[in-house]
Amino acid sequence: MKSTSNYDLTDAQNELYSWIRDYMREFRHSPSIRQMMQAMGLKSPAPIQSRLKHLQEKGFISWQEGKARTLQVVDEILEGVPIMGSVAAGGLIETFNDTNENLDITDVLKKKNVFALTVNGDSMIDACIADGDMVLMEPINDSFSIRNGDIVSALVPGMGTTLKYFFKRGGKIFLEAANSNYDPIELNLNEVVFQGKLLAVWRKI
Amino acid sequence: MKSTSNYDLTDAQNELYSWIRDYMREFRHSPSIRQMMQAMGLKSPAPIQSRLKHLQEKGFISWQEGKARTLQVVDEILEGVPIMGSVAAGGLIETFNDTNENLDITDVLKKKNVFALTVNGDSMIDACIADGDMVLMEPINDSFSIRNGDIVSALVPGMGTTLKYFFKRGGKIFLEAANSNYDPIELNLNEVVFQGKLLAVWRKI
DNA sequence: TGTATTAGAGTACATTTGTTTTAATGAAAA
DNA sequence: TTTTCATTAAAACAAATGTACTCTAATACA
Repeated sequence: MKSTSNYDLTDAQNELYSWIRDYMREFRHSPSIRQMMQAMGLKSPAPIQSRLKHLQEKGFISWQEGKARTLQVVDEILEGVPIMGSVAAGGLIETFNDTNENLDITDVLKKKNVFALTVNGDSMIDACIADGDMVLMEPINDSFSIRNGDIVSALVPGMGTTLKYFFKRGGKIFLEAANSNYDPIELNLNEVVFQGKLLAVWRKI
Repeated sequence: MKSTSNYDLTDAQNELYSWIRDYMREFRHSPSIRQMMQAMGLKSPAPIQSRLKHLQEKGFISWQEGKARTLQVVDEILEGVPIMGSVAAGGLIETFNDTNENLDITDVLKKKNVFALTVNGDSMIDACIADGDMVLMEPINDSFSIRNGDIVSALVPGMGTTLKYFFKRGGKIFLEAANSNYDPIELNLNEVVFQGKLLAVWRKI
């Protein structure tokens, strides 16, 4: 990841790029070419087009041809970070090299209506979901889309919302903790409302 | 989940609002009215305008009149997902409500040169870092910025890159696993190269 | 100096797009 | 049923906007 320095750009390109970023940060949408023209003190759109083309060729921006205000600053699209190989969390010897792959943690956000929950307690500790973790959930529309072994958040009468393994056996629903200190909950299908299915776990140190 | 705080909206408005959010989350710019029209299965822009007007009056969105694709979703950080309260992962009763807060998982990416590693093995299992997890790391420039108890990735001679707890006692470096099956590694400061410090853990199901 | 290259001005055009208007449709209320 | 209101379709319009083209001025280079 070179970035940071815009040394590859001419002054004019750099100035435009910088202005675009500021504009988009403020207004949350792309400026139009004529706005850029004005901001750069120009009286014709042609120079802007030229600079945009160069910025695009150098990988700084992109846009949808013919569509108004669809500029994207590539730096901000790439929410991914380089994956530098794997680390031993055991006795194995592993290398530390740029795998040339990227981890995009925002792809789960592209699903519809994803929401987050704060985990409270240790009942899922054996599934490595700890107290204080954030879990990203996908809404459940029909309970038939849940498979045995999925981790779900469910509204259980008298228990509130709880995060558990889902199992279905012989018409009964079993909600099981990942902690032997907690007993499974047995319910009928109509006694429980499923809210979401686990997509990802996020823990910020 | 009856989309919580959108009770003020009609189904059509709610559907549109939801679609706009998803679109902007994916493409990072506002859709045009005709795109919304298509997405809603309509053949005329008028209904969309009507719904947009209502959404604006109710404070959900705003835009610059006459300007193309200048829609803004008010009150919403697009990188974030709504935090819908907390779940019991224990015996506690917790509510399931829109807390009106947002989880922004991209903020750690704003640090410089963040990189990711794939976790291999179970030596950090008691810290709830499991085999296959991705860890997001911040580069370590000088080893003095590391504090006792931090989780670091370190290059240890003969062991490759490993993820461990860092401790420093009496001029010696101790790298300790979060798993009693592994013994601590004792090293001199010049025998180890620290690569990164743990920022976050990411597990996608 | 002369030529080639580049950047900018000016203009024009086609498409995209927001907006308005009117008529048709359908659902709800009287 | 009839009336009333909201929704949608359809069409048209005007503004915004991306793009292409030519011409001129500035710059770089041999």
